[in-house]
Amino acid sequence: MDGDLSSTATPPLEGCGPALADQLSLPKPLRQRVFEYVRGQGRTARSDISRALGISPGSATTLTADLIRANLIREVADPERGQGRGRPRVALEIVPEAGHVIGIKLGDDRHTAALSDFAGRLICDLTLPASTKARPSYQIVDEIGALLTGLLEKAGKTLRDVSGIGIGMVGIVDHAQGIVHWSPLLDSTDQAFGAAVEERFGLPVALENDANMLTLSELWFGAGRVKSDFAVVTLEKGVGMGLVLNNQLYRGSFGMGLELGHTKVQMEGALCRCGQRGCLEAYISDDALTREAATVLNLAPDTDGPASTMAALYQQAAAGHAPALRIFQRAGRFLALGLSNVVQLFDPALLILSGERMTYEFMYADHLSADVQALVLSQNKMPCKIEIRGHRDLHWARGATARALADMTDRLFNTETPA
Amino acid sequence: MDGDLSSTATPPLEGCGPALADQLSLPKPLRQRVFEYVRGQGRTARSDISRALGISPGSATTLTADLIRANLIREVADPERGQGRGRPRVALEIVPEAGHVIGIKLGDDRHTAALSDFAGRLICDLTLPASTKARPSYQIVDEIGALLTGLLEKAGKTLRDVSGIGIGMVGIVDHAQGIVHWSPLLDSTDQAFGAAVEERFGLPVALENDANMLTLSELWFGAGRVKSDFAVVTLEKGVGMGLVLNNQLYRGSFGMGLELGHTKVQMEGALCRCGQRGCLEAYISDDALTREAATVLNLAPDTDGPASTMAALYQQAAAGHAPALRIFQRAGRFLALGLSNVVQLFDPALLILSGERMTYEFMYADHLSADVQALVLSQNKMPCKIEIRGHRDLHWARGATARALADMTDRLFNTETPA
DNA sequence: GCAATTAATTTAGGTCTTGAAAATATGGAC
DNA sequence: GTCCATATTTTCAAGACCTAAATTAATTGC
Repeated sequence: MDGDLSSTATPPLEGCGPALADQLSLPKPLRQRVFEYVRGQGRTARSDISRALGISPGSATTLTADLIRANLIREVADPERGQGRGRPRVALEIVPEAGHVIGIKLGDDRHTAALSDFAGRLICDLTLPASTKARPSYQIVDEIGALLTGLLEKAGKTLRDVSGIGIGMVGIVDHAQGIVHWSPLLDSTDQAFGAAVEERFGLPVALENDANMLTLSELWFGAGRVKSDFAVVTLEKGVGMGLVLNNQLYRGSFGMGLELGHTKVQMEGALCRCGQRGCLEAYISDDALTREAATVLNLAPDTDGPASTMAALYQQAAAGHAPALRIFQRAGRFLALGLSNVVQLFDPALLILSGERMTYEFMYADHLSADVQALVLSQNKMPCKIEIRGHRDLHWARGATARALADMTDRLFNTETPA
Repeated sequence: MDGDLSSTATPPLEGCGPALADQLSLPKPLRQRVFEYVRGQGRTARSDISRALGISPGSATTLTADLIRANLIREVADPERGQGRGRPRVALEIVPEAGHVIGIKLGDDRHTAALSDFAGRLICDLTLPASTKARPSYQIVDEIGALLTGLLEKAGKTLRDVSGIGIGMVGIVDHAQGIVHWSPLLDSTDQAFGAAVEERFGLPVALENDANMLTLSELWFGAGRVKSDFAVVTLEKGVGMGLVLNNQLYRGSFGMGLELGHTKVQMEGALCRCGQRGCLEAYISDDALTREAATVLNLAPDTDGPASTMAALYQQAAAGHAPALRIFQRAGRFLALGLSNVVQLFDPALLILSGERMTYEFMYADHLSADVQALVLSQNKMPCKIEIRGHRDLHWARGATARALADMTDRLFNTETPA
C-alpha cells in the first residue's frame, strides 16, 4: 500500500530471506536415496549408483550391502552381462516381495483398488459399484473393507501382506492430516477419514485429492517421470487439474484442488452450476453439452439422464450430423482456451489430458493441440507438448499406490513427517 | 492415447518413481543453514538455532564458533538481555560489513541500482535515465558501468567491496546460463549477457527475469517471507507474474516469464499487440486504455505519446468524469477476472499486486479484492489475501540484491550449482 | 597367457554430529 | 548476602557416515 521498504508485513520479523524452513533442506538418508534410485531405474549396478548419486564406490558397496541384508534389494542375473570390456556389472533390483501396498480411487458410482508390490508393479485390481448418494463416512469405510477383501482374495494375499494404503477421492482433502473437509461422497464435513480407515484396518493410510493422485500416477509411472514441470488435466464430471512443479506435487495452500473448471473464459458468460458465470465448465461439462444437445436432437434433456443424452449426441456427431458436431467443436475451442491459459501461466514442459470424457478424444484430439499452441504466446520457444492419456480408473488407483509406496518408503527409513 | 499401463512414454525407462534427481535432496551444509537462519531472524541466540534447526546445542556452539571465526556473524549486546530466569542468551547477528552486493533493475527508460550489505540492509540506491531504444549489449554493459560508478561513489565504496551483482530485466532470460534470449532492450537475441557483465567487472553476476526479481523481493523482504505459496502480479507496460510455490521461486520450463498478460479472458476478444485475441493485456494495458480514452477525451491518440493520454484520462476519472471512470472500471473488472483465474489455478495464500500502474490504485483497489473473491469458487475456504504494494523501482532492485545475496551465500559455502 | 579395462571391495582416516555432563550466568527466596 | 532453580552455553568423548586410495575381481582383445 506504500513504498516503504523497511517495514515488513509482520512487524516482529527482522532479518531477511525466506522465513519458512523449507522441508526440502532436510535431506533424505543416503540409504533411502540409493533405494529410490534402484527402484527408479528398475535395475542398476553399484557403479551407476555411485556415479548418479555422486557418492564414492565404497559407499555404494556399503549401502547396497545394508539394503541387501535388510532384504530390500538383491543382486540379479543381468541379461546384459558381458557386454563391456572390464569386470561385468552386477545388476541390483528391488525385492518385489519386500512389501505390498494398495491404492484406492473412490468414485462417484464405483470404487477401484489396485494391489502393487514393492517395486511398484501392478499385481491385481478390482472395481466394485458404489452408491451415488452422499453417505456417512463409516459406510464408505465399509465399502473400502469390501474392496480390500475382494482384492486380497483375488490376489491370494492377506491384509498382513500389505503395509500401506493410499486413497484418492473427490473433494477438499487435507493430505497431511487425513481430513476430508468436503466431498460429494460424504454426508458431513471435516471428517477425520484417514484416521478412521487407519483404525479399522490397522494400516497407515494416505489420503489425497483424486486429481493429485492421477498426477502422482503420471509422475511415478507415466510421461511425467522425466519432466520437472508438468500439468495433468482431468475431464470427468468436472474439470480437474494437478501440477508437478520443481519435481514436486504442488497442492496449493488450501488443499482444495486446483480448479481449472472454474476459471473464467468469458466475462459475464454462461451460467455454471457453481453459481458463477463464464466458468470453463459451463461450456464443456456434460451438463452444458446435454443442454445444447436437447435442442439439436429434439430430446427432452432428462429422458434417461445426461449420460444417455451424451451418448446420443456423440453418436450423431460421429455419424456426421453437423449441428451435433458443432457442439463438440465449440466445446473443444473453449477447452483449448482454458488449456492455453494453463500453459501461459505455468509454462509446463508437458500437459497431459486424461479422464473419462477423453473417450471422445477423436473429437478433440485432432485440433486440440494445435488450437492450444495457436493461443499461446510462443516467442521462439519450444511449444508445450500435449499428450492425451487413457482414462481408466486404474490410472487413479495406481497413483494411489504410488503415494502409498512413497509413504511406506519414508516410514521404512523413518524420514516421515509426523502428522 | 491408450489404456496401457505397463508401457511408459520413454521405452528404455524401467522402474518407477520420479526419474529426475531433484536438486532438493542435496542438502545445504549445516553451517550455511545456521548462517541463513541468523540472517532470517536478524538476531538470535544459539539455543534458538539449536531448536529451530533441530541440531544439538553442542553443534550450535561449534558451528557458530566457526562462523564467528570466519567473521561472518558476531555476538552482540542484546537489548532483551536479562529477561528470563536462567543464563541469559547471547544474541548473534550477521556482520553486515562482511560483504556487499548490488542489485540492478534494467528498465525501459531508466535503470535502478541498489547497494546492500551482507545482512540485506539497503545502503544506497541510484536511478539513471536510459534509452528507450533497443541497442547492442555492450552498450547496456556501459550503462551498467555508469550505474555502478555512480552508486559506489554515492556510497563511498569501491568495486572491491562488492562481491556479487544481480540483474533483473524484461525479456526471456535463462537464469542458469545468464543468457538473454530476447529482450526489448537488446537489438539481438541469445546474448550471453551475464558473462559479458561478469567479464567486464570481474564479479559474479546473476541474471533473472524482472518479474522473478520482484517476486524474490517479496520473498526476502516482504509479506511473502512467511508464506509458502504466493503470487506476485506486476502491472507495468505489460502484465507480468512471479510465483513462489513450495517455498521456491517457480520459473517455468522455458525461462520465459509466466505470461498472465496473455492469458485469454474472452473467446475471440479484443486484439492484442501480440497478435492474439482476447488477451488480458488487450483490455487493461495502457495501449488499450488510451485507445478508448482517445474517443472519450476527444484526443488524438498520439499527441504526446500514450503516457500523457493516460495521465489526462486518469485526471478526468479522478475528477469524476463518468465515461473516463467507466474505462477504468471496465479495466478493473477484467483485471479481477484475470486474477481470479490465477487464484483458482494456483490456490496461493497471498496475491501481491505491484507495478507502476498501481499508481491508479484507488481506481482499482476499492473493489478489486472483493471482485476477485466474488469470482473465485470458495468452498468454505479461507479467501486468498490480496495486497497492493508500492511500485517503486527500488523494489525490483532490492529483489536483485536478494538474488545476489543468495548466490553469494551459496558461493561462500560452496553449494553453488556450477553453470 | 598377458595387458587393458571396468567393477566391486577393503581399509584407514577425516569430518560431522550427537549426547551427556559440566560450566556459566542470572533471578528470586529466604 | 547466600543458595537454589532455571536456562544457556561449552566441553569432550564416542560414534555415524563418507571418502580416497589401494586392492581384488572378472572380463575382453590380442
